Amino acid sequence: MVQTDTVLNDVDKAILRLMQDDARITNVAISKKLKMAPSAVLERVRKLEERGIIRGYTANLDPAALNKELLAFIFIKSADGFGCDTSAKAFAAIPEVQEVHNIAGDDCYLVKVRVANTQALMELRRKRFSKIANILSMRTTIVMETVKETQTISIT
Amino acid sequence: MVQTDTVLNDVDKAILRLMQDDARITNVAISKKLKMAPSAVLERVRKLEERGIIRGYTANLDPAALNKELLAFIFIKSADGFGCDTSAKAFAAIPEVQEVHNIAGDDCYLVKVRVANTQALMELRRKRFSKIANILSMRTTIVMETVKETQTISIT
DNA sequence: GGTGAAAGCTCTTCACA
DNA sequence: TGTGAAGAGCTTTCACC
Repeated sequence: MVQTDTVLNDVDKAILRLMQDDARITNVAISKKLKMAPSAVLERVRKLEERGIIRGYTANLDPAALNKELLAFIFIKSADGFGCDTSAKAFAAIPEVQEVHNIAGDDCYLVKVRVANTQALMELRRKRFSKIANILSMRTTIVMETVKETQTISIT
Repeated sequence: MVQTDTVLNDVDKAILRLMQDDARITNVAISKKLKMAPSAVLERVRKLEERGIIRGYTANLDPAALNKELLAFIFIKSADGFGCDTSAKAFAAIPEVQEVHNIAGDDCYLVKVRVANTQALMELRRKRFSKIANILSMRTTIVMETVKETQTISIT
């Protein structure tokens, strides 16, 4: 259940900032920073989770250590109609696919993939993408260096 | 200190999978799943952190709840020379910028930004990007719908 | 919504294997 | 590297405000 039409107050925002920065921060640490009781913080965190504002918690891993050093963006034109996500869902189901966006303009989809190397990228294209129906064309852009990569939202 | 030239064994990989999936999982829960003592798990997690394989832990927040509903990719051509990250670092310093990649091909940089709306995007372009030196051209692509958005690495 | 006390777990250290 | 025991510290509940 996601309620996004709800206003967050400053305490909620402070909690979100702290947890976005370090998801393993303890309740007690938050409560000390915010000068509240740990039980009050726990209550707010639970509500933020229930409301879908906190979607989950994840560890940020080094791609190189996991042999996933190649990042690429693939622009895909598809014959999917408006509001039809058939091929998008097929892309999303591939573990190496980190993002799938429906974009404005000529290309229909922008897909971000992370794999071991160029060979793995070619195999992914041949074995997975080429089998997805409705694809009209694909254009791949390889990332040479990543300067910043975060999902952090600036909380204002 | 980042040592990426080190081999991870199956226990390390299992820990990384669990923590990537839920960064707030307790040591005890990991130790039960892996049938180890909590102290042994703690030791491994610490080493994964020290080695830079675990870079940190973050909460995954709903952009809509934080009034950051517009996602855009900006392709930027810059006059930066090879190995010169001057403008890339300037992009990375902007809080609304989530990613900065140096890409192969015509465009030099691919920048991912998350803002409130089109007006905020225009302001960001006018007030922040336009003041960064070396920029030759900018092309903005707006995301209409995000089908998948994760940083999860498939651990094999 | 928030507080504070209490019980139950979890974390963390350390001696030992 | 891993285990198990022990103390410290954290989480969670609950009565009360």
